[in-house]
Amino acid sequence: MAYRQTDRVAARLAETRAGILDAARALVAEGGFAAVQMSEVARKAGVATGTLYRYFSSKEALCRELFREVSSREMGKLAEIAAGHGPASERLVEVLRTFAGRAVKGRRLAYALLAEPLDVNLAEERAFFRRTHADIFARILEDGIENGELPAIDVRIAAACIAGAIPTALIGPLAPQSHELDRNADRVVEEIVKFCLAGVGVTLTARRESNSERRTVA
Amino acid sequence: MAYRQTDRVAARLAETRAGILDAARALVAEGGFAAVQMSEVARKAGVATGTLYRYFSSKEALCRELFREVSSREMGKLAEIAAGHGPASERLVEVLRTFAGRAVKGRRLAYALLAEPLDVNLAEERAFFRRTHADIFARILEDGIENGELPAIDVRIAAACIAGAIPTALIGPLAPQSHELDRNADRVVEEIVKFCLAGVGVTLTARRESNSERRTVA
DNA sequence: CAACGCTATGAACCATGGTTCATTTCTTTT
DNA sequence: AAAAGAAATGAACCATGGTTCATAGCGTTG
Repeated sequence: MAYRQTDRVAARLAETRAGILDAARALVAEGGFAAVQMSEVARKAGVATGTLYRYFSSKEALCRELFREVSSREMGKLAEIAAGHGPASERLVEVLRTFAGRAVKGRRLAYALLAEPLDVNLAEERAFFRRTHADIFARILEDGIENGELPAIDVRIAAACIAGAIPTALIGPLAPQSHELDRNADRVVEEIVKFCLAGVGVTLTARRESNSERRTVA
Repeated sequence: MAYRQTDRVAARLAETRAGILDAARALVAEGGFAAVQMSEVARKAGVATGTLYRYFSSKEALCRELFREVSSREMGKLAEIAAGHGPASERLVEVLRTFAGRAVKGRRLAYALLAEPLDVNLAEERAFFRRTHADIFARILEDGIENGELPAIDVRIAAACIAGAIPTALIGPLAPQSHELDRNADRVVEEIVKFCLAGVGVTLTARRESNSERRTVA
């Protein structure tokens, strides 16, 4: 017996591993998953290319872990709100606002998670991510229908519509120009949320947030 | 002077060109644009790989032309309806039904056009395609608002929401299972359309199709 | 500090798939 | 039918980018 990993080493290894993920995350934030090349990750993390393979069995494994890490943060926020105990329609409004609001703020990341062309492996992770979103929406809708707050509709379908409408309206080719979004983020988010709420039969009554215009743009 | 293309040859060339596009289209219908490999296209078209490059300057050029050809057929249908002279809300219903209905029937193709991960070049073509969709929706909405049929909303945003909701709810990971879609296509389409209409403030009044429920369960 | 084995290295390797080009085959003209 | 292009061929070529592996460097133990 001549070697056993010591705590100090274990810590250093963990740090390297984290550093690699950090580097990859930074690349995603800059240029999406398309910008994650093993050689670049290595360079950015300050290790050799080969080293990456001591921590991750393949590029796919690295990207999957990264995707999960990043996306679970997002889902966590929404799940938390969804699990609250208020009326369903209020939780719904808040979830939608949060979803849309975070997507606008972190557009780059949101693009990578929701809209960027990915290869099939990562598309699987994304599918899981989106399904979870839809589940969150559907759950709230069910609550609302059960207790009569909302009209009865097919919650799976409505949830999918919402999960499609919000990202499409905020990122990608159908979204407003980026600088326009920066200027009007709140108004745009509010308009999208309004659409989704109306879609499930909720009409937004005036509230605190609506210092923003209620004028109906032509 | 020793050669000048004769009509017969020109016709044969045109035929070969069309054959190449056909082969590529068939591959798209089977496995999306991912299945379009130059060698496969050549095999299917019954020509040599090199021959493809006598007709198309690159794979990109071939795919773009194909994308345009296929997508313009779809857009044509919608544009036609949109240009009609009936009330905006009726045109809207019909456009949405047509869009969704065709997407369900030609799911494979719809996937390739709307949802499949594509590389950047083709993503440009798709962006154009989707923008055109959104324009069609937006146009009708504007009409409806102008003449008071519809409440005033931001038509660009609503159009983007619709253009996102429909494909998401019909194809990809959030869509119902394929066999379920086959069984319930009409009901699913109707439900999605209902969501979108409600989103822009139209409530579907009972019509021929609406033997389906309108009850609002408590 | 010697021996052993874990960790890191990065240039070489390999797979994929688009593109080229020397050669052959086919058409047209005289 | 021979000359001169045009068209077709498909194997070789090349670019990209992920993965491997022989080697060097470090840490741990006795």
